[in-house]
This record gives sequence, C-alpha cells and structure tokens, in this order.
Amino acid sequence: MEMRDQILASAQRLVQQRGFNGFSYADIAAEVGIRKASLHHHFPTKTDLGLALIEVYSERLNSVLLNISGSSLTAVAKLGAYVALYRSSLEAERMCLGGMLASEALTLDATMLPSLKRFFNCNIEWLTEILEEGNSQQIFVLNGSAVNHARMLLSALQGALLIARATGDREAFEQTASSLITVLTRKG
Amino acid sequence: MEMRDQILASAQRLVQQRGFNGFSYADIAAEVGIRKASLHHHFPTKTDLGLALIEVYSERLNSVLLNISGSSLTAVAKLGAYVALYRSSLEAERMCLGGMLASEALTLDATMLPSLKRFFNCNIEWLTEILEEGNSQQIFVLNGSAVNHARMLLSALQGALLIARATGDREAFEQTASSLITVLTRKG
DNA sequence: CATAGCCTACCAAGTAGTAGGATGTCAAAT
DNA sequence: ATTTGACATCCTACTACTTGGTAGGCTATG
Repeated sequence: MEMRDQILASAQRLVQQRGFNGFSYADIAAEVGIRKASLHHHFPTKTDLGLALIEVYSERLNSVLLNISGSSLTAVAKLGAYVALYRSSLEAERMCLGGMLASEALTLDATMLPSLKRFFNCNIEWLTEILEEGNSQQIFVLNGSAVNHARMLLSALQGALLIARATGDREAFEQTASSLITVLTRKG
Repeated sequence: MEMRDQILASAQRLVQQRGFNGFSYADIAAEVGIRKASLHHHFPTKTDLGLALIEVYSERLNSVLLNISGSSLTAVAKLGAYVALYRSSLEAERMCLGGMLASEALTLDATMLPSLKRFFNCNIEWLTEILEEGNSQQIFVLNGSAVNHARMLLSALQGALLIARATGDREAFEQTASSLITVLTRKG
C-alpha cells in the first residue's frame, strides 16, 4: 500500500497546483518512479484516481476539523485554525483540492461531482457548528443564519486563496482573512 | 475583424466553462467554422489568444463598471449591480474569466500573469471606490479599511461563483451574496 | 498455482504549431 | 484604367509530441 499512497500524494499535489486537466499519468510516473502502465494497475482510469483523491482529502480534512472542534480553543481560535489550513495551502502554492476541482467541474466525469458536493457540505456544516457555538457564547455577532455566514466564510476563503495564489499577494490573503473574523466579532 | 471577434467570443466561453487547459484550437475551429490552421493566423500561439482574452474581458468589464459607478444608483444598488454580473455568469454556467485563469495560474505562460493581476486590481479599486462612497454617506458600516472590505467582497463572490457552479446550488450563491451586503449595511 | 505489482511495447486520438499554396482585397505605380 | 505587388485570410497537409489506456509477459510472495 506504500506505492498507492505515494501516487495519491503526488497526484494530490499536482491537482492542487496544476488542476485535474493540468497533469498526466506521465507526471506522476516520473515522480514516484514507476512506469505509466503500472499506475493503471492502482487506478485504472483517471476518474478512479480523482475519486480516490477526493475521498482521501475529505477524510483527512474531517479528522483535522474534528480535532479542532473537539479542542478547548475559543470559537474565534477554532476559526483561526480553519483559516490556517488555507494559509498553509497558499504557502505551498496549492489551491484547495475541492476548489480546484470545482473550477474544472464541467470537464470532470460526472461521477466525481457528488463527492465534490459532499466535500463542500462538510466544510459548511463544520463552520456552521463553530459559528453557532460562538454565537451562543456571544463571541460572534451574527446577522443572518449561521449557515449563511458559514457559506460566506467558505466562499471568501476559497476566493482569497484562489486570487492570492495567482497574484502572489500573500498579504491580501491575510487582510481578507482577518476582515472576515473582524466582521463576525465586532460589536456594533 | 468579424472572425477575430467570433474567435474571441468562442474562446472566452470555452475558458470560462472549461478552463484554459480544458479546450483546444480544434474546439474553437469547429465552433466558428474555420480550420485549426487559420486560427493560428489570428492568434499564433495559445498564449497570444489568452492575452487577448484577458485584455478584451478587462476592457469590457471596465466599461460596465464605469457605467455603474457613474449612474445615480445608491452605493448599495451599485454593489447589487456588481453582484448581478456574477449571477449572470453563474446562470450561463461560466466562471469569471479571471477566476478561472487564476486557478490555472501555475500552468499558464508567465506573460499572462501581469494582465491577470491587473484585472483583479481593477476590481478591487472599483469596489473600494464604491465602499468609500457608501461609507461617507453612512450607508455602509465599515470596520477595517475600504480596500480590505473590497478584497473580501471580491474573494467571496469569486468563491461563491466557483462553488455554486460546481454544486449547482444557485440558492447558496444568493444567500452568500445577500449576506455580504447585509454585513456591510447593518447597524450594530 | 494465484495474484499483486511491475514491466516493455504498443495504440488511437488529440495537442499546439508549421509549411506552403489558393484566393481575395486594396493601394500605389504605370 | 490597368497592372503590379503586398498583405490578409483561409485552406490542405503535415509534424512532433502528449494523452489516457491496453496487451501481455516477468517475478516475487502467499
């Protein structure tokens, strides 16, 4: 199972940096040191590989999110930890895997779309929890529903990562991220 | 010049829907009804085509934005008109051209990146103007600087479009968009 | 003996891009 | 007014390369 994980790690990096249409089996083969044909033994089609990538990525994210939400951090700090995930993507010049695949949605095999949708839903559900937690403790000042704020946060972070990665303006990402928190926590 | 415009229109649609790495000269050729080789007469390389696309797209956007900011609409309504641009992209199943290219930034010829960066700067500058206008009229309640709010708006709309297009959840886009306006206009 | 994992060798289709020729248009020189 | 030449636009035909994927064989491990 070692090789399978190497392949997944390489493919994940390639998708996050170059997109699903921006790399080939040859790229992975060169990186992990086996032949192209051998890759097809582990993942018969590129769609199989894509599905596995979303699954692994979602699982790993879920476990990280559970760690954060189960911690003793304040709601604000939990949100900060979530933001930090995007920051480290940016530092590695990687887009979020979900966001990258989302941009290519119309070119993907349709079987990948439900998994992708589930990925975003998980993010929103987790954010909603944290927002409700912070709201009930009067740490956050929500106007609309928590789920709407969650959607806003997710969208803004995906967009900020998207743009900062392309422009190379890391400072813009930081400003956007802290504005997002400020907006939630300010007393009117 | 008719053919050149047809090519640009076709290519723009293809980039917005499928990404710069998601279409080929053959796709355009089939759509506009000339041969692949003839396309190279108008745009010798795909990078030339990409540069022209950003330029045309930016110019058209700038003229739309000038119309909005020069109108007698309230600042909130001007923002609403900006949001409407994203909404119509979503309805056409298109990503913003800039956002799409941003996701593929690491695979693009580096000569395209400065134009792309300029595109995002134009958006932020325009949004900053509108926010300052609304702030001085006490229509908006800004916490941080106008430019930070502008970045947040741009990021959130790009992200909302990205996600809604992939999940097919148009309602999520609307909720996000109206949350963004609410956050700006609420009195604490 | 079966199967997992890898290999060489191959395939059909698609990629951006080039060479060179046909046709037309338009402006300057005759 | 007509010829000439430059240039624009398109074409057929092609190249060199990459793409995802397959066929079938080798070897080691259970």
